Amino acid sequence: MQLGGVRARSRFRGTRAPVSVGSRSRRRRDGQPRNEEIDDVKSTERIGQRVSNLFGATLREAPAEVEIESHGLLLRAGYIRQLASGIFSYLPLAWRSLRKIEQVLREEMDRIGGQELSLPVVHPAELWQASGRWYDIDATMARFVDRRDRDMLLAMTHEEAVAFHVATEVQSYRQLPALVWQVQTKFRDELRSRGGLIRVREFLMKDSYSLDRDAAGLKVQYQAHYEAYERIGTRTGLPLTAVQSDAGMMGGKIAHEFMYVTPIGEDNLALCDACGYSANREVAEFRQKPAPGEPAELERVHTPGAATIADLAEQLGATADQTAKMVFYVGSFGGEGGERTERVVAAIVRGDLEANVIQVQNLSGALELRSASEEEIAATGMVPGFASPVGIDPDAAIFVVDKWVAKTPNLILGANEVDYHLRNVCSGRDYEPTVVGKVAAAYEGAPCARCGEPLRMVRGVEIGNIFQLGTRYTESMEARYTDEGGKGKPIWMGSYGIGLGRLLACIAEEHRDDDGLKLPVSVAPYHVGLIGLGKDDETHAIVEDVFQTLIEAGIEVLFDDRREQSPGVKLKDADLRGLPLRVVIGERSLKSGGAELRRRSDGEDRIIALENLVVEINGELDAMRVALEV
RNA sequence: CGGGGCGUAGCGCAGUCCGGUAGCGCACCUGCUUUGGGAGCAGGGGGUCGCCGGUUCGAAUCCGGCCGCCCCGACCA
Repeated sequence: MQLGGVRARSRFRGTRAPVSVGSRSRRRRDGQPRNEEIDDVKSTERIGQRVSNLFGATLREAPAEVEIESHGLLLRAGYIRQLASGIFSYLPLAWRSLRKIEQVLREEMDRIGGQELSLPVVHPAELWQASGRWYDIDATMARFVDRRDRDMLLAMTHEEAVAFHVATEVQSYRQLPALVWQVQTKFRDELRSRGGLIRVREFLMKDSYSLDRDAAGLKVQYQAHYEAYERIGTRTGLPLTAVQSDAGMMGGKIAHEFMYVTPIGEDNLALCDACGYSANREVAEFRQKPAPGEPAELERVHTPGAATIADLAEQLGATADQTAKMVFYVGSFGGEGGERTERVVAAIVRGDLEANVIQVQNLSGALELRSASEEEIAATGMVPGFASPVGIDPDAAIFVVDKWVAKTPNLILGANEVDYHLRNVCSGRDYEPTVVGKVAAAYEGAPCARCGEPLRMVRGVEIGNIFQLGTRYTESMEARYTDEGGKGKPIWMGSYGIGLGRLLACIAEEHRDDDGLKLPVSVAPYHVGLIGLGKDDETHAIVEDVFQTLIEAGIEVLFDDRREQSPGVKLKDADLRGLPLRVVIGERSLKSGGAELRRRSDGEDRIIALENLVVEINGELDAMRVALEV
């Protein structure tokens, strides 16, 4: 075979100092170049791909529906494609990146003693009926019936499956603590997907499950995960902020979310720069001093057309924080066997604050909460826009009253009569709350619960979360162990998740510029984008040889070997794909003394003699890796 | 599910109001020229105009129904 490599190499040797490390001709019988990665038994040591053969084209323009920069870039660079709403395919570039992310996760799970396993995506309904979630979770769970008429589901997460196996595999305290984990597909039929990989219905998740004898053991593994997640953020080049969070459908008490702070995020976060307090707005606490005062006599006042709290306060010469407002929901409550009942849930908060839906849901005990319609409100006897619990049947709704409202006398509330309000409403005297709690949501500038300094509200994307579940799932699956005294006890469980696609999307969001992606070395699908320029065969023969040399040296190379494309196209494509290093070899660079080596992150070109390329590239890669070390 | 928008070639779009042989740019294929920041010329391939039904001599275009996708909201480990 006289093609490509062999000729290239001899040509090359004749002109310049040797760089080759025993490169060989890599051609199929038909003379076409083939994928170097599969050319050799030691495939993992030789990773090279030709752009001419890369599955996944670049696009000059992003699809019209794209709203988020990183989403557009991942599409344009040929990393991902959409198959249906919220359902994406990972093309080879994204898949390589995800495998690199997975490797970081694997190393961090190994470090804290994890054992990797793989659990099914399809589960029998009984598993989830035992935990109760078959009934508690609504349409978000994808269900189907198999040919034997058995109820099945697509797993949204794997607590049940883990607890199921733990019940038979773990018998003794001698087997604890333990940690099992996997990377597995989850399916959640969310009402609405959004923003490319930011919120999807099918996704890859690293989920780990800690198993312990008691709460103290659980805390240890929880803390280990907390630290592992911080390292994962550092190693993948994504700044993460840990915030306290709601346990949601997972159950359990203590939970944190690891957030990437960005305006495109869908979660609201409260951060205190003074003391470091950080929490999801759903659970963020803040100081709210009840205004003291002697209860005064209830008074009905005319407030024509007072549509907003601001209007109302102005009409009555009051301030907004002397008012209260009602927010109406309809809660879905579970009963035995899974039937649901609906009740109106009426939240009462200070007039100028917002109700926190999650807290209302938790305080009311509802499984789900939705906004109430005007008709549903009217059915309770209250008048939308002028509502209050005063004079209303206490059983007409569940009255979830904010602590501040319950403690502050003489508030202004509706009179349940159009254009009329009541002054001097006092909780406990004029109406009876069903439940009192922290209903008001944190806001920009609210005094931090811990130190009193103003909170800052930002938005974030949830990359990962950690939960101290306790014994909820192990008890429902009867996963118990025998302690030293021969007593049977429930196993304590924690669960810990990280969304891989979401992580990749956020890394792309964080590391990009107008020209494309700028992926960290730990995540990029290849280390180097090699580009050959120029029209003469000699130059291209040299570039071919450099390609072989680099991959022989263990460097992962994406080689733009297209000769029919203009320089501009190849350079633009390379910028778009965002590999950490770019090597350009053309007649011009050869005249200057070799190859041009450039970091995608800063765009500085350096001329490197060909014989020094491997060393220089490895030096750059090492420096990049050091920067991502923990 | 409520509100809004969009479905015409792989991507970006025009044509739809006012019915009359389906177009443009990029991408793709062939040939020649071209190789340092999205090349030029010439030729070519590719579209049941989202689907179903209706009106009409004739429908991308008008009417009805449905489906899909995006955005906002609700919702969500």
